[in-house]
Amino acid sequence: MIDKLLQNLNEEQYEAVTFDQGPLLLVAGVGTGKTTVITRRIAYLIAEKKARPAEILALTFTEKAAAEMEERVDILVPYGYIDAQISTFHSFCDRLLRENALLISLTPDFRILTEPEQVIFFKDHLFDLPLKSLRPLGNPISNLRAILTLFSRAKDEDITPQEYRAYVEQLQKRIKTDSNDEALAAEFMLQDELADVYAKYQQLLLEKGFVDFGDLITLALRLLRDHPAILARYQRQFRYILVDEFQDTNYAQFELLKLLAGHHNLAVAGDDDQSIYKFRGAAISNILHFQRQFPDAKLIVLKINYRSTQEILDSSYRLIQNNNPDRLEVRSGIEKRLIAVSTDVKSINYRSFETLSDEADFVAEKIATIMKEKGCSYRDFAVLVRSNIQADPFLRAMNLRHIPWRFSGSRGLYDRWEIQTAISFLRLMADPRDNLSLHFLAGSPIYQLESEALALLTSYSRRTNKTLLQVFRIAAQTEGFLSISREEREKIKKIADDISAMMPTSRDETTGSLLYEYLMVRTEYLKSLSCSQKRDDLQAMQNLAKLFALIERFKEIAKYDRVPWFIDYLNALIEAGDNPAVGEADWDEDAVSLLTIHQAKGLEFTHVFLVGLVSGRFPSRHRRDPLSLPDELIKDILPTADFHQQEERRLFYVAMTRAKKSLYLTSALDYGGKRPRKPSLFICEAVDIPIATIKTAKRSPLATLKDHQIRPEKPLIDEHIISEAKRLNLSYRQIDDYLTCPLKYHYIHREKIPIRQHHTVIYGAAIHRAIRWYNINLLSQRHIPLEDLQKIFKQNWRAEGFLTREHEEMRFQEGLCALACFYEYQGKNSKIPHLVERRFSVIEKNNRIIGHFDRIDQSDEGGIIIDYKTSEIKDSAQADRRTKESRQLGIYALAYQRIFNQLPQRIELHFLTPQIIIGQFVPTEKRLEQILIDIEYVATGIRNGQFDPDPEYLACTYCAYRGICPYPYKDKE
DNA sequence: GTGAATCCGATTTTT
DNA sequence: TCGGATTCAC
Repeated sequence: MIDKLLQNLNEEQYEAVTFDQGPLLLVAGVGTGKTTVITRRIAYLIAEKKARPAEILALTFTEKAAAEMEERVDILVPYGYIDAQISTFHSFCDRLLRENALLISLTPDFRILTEPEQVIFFKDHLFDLPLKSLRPLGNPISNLRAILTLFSRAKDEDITPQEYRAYVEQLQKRIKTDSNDEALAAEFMLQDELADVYAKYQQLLLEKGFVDFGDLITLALRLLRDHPAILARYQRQFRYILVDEFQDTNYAQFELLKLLAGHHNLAVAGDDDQSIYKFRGAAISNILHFQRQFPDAKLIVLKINYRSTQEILDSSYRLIQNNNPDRLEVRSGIEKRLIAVSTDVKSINYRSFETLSDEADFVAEKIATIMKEKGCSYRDFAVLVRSNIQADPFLRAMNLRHIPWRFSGSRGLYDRWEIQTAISFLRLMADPRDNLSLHFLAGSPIYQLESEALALLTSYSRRTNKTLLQVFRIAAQTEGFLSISREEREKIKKIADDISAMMPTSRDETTGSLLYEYLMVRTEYLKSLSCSQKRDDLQAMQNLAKLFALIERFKEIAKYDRVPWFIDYLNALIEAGDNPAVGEADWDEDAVSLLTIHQAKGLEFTHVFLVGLVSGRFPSRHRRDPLSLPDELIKDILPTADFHQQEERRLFYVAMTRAKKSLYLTSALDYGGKRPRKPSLFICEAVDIPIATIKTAKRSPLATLKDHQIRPEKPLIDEHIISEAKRLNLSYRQIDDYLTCPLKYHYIHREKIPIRQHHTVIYGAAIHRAIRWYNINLLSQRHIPLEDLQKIFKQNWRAEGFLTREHEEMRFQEGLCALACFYEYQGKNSKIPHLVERRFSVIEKNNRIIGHFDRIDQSDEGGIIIDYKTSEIKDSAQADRRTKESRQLGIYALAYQRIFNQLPQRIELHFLTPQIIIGQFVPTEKRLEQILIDIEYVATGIRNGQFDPDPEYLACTYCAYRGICPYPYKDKE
């Protein structure tokens, strides 16, 4: 049996498998059979009776890798079972903690919070945490994710709240010696706040019996450090420890390994050139400095590659050497140039294209050709992208040629229409007044109510102040109601009946059974999906299955599983930014894989296409975390050179080495942006092409054309429509909403679907009223006391939409304070306004632009248009910028120009935050021209009934109609 | 050659 | 919204 274990091993592999005692660093390049070595080593240790299975601990990162390793060991070791511990770091620590929870005053039934649950937890305790500047009352949750990411990174680095606090005290000392350093002072304020919040957050977690993923590691560390007897016990138990993908370990994980492996029987396997998880804490220094930690470590290098051609190996090697000297080869003085077993030649091609669609066409075309010539299967192909968003054009090109593909990258489960349909139904069950959801449900594929009938009902509901559901019920019973056709009325009746029939069930049944009853029995929707052969329908089925799984998870933690509470839970998840991946149609089907490089790690394909290789995309632009750990706290040894570029280069290395036989590198000049793109630096590094021969781009004809195109093609105005809709009234709001997204405009201004008021709107309105009243009095030179001003504010206050009672109270106080600041400022600058709260209306090419000025002051050089804002602002530079870019003030300036026949002297935004920060801008003719173009674009679009979705960047994320928008969530590329 | 204005384009993911 | 890269103005 031992012979079998040692069969077909090369010299180095043999050495690693049979290596006896002490620390071992197995440097295993790509495709050198690393996992084979680890699994055979485990089997060998058992077979040779060097260790009992229970004495072996093997650690990996993902459940998938652990399961695979376990399976391979199972096959090698002919016992019915083995009790070697093969698991992920986290599940190992989980077990450690549950066995010894009480020792570190942790409840043994602690629950692990997933990321969205962490966000929910943080939000629930938002006002219990000592947050100050990081919790602006206008948007208290704005920094939440950044803070949690920071804490998670802190745990990667094994930084306790106490250590964080100690660091802040260091900072404070430094301030005392150098009291003029403003940046340092600001840094101290921020870090001081973070240290407090960190400590309190950990305390709250502990109190409630929660831990997060990072805690699993750090708490396990604490357990072992504080309890030598426990540590000794585990050291005795795990006589052999093996770690896979060692380059992905973080600082804390290595600390854990060092403790456990007190006896030095620690074998780690990895490849520094494949370290691509820096952003989640991986410390490449662990592998680079392993020998520093274990000077007597045996070093074995696997160099024989069983995957790729020599050309691919040589090219990727050329590339990766640009990371020197931050590489193991240099640091440890070893040689790890890979040697191919394959004798194939000519395997790398680089192609550059004019446009992205040419590039995508080429890839699809090439796949088709190779398929024909070589007779392989689709699953032999992979298209690798740097980021998920780049996948789209390639998927479309493959669709055109009927090439099957699978792409697992897509998030956005909640934005799928089948999920929205199901959720709309549940929301309606939880609240029959939820017009938005009924509106969506009626238009969904289940009922397919025509949009005209739906619009009529919606408008009737608004006019009569009845809920949409009430109106549906009336319409169902009244023949000829609103002249709706008989056919549509049947649909309406069906909807009303279904809802009425499901209501009692929703009281008595759990969320899962209610939804099942509705989708399966009542509407037979699930049935129709499962009978369908269409790919989309099958996927819809999978997605719904995912929703049911989510409902299951809720059932586990909820005290009482009924729809309204599930809706609360779901809302919290969505608000926390949770949006799981959509389901896969079928994993077994023969299809081309489209993957991000991160997802492709560890996989191999005969033919690989590495696409989108232009600077800015790959290497991607470096972006810092919004809150990052202070360098002084980072225990990982920071490298010397441009770290981001090194990491991207390793990523490129990983990508190249996925290919067995052929590798295509492609790029294009035109990716839809205005400027042509330069080919990636990595292409030159990998392939021996002199830079000069790569076309460094004159502008492509398309790009040049696009420069002259200010907006997407202007639709021609239909004569008939223009005569009918003679004059268009446009307010600033309408213009802004249309530009944000035409469909949003449609929802707000045409369908007038009401939405719940946001707390910032309530706050802003109350402040505005108070200030308006003040200004009106000022205009007639009446001075009023501050108390009266604040009284107006109070009268206009409504307790709606605030996160908690506490939030509302703090915000209310902030409002009073803001008004006091305003009052004081006015006292000092006792200018009498020229006019206050004046409505205007100007005609511009058959469009009537309407609005009102908050206030205009008169100076010697002209008018000053003033508008008041309550949004957050950093400093006056940002305020100036906002003023300059303000579409609203631009429109006001235009109106001013038309009314007074001259430009205003300047425009001002007064931000009450609550101190007063004033942004100023002097409007120019050029700015007015831009505004006119915008107005014209909006007017034309509205006249032509053009309401297809076209969201501005990030518009969907904040859109109140996101839950009902039938178009998949997508921000403008 | 340098500072200011303007213009683009917008990650990766596991436990 | 935000920051960097490019272009513009001098």
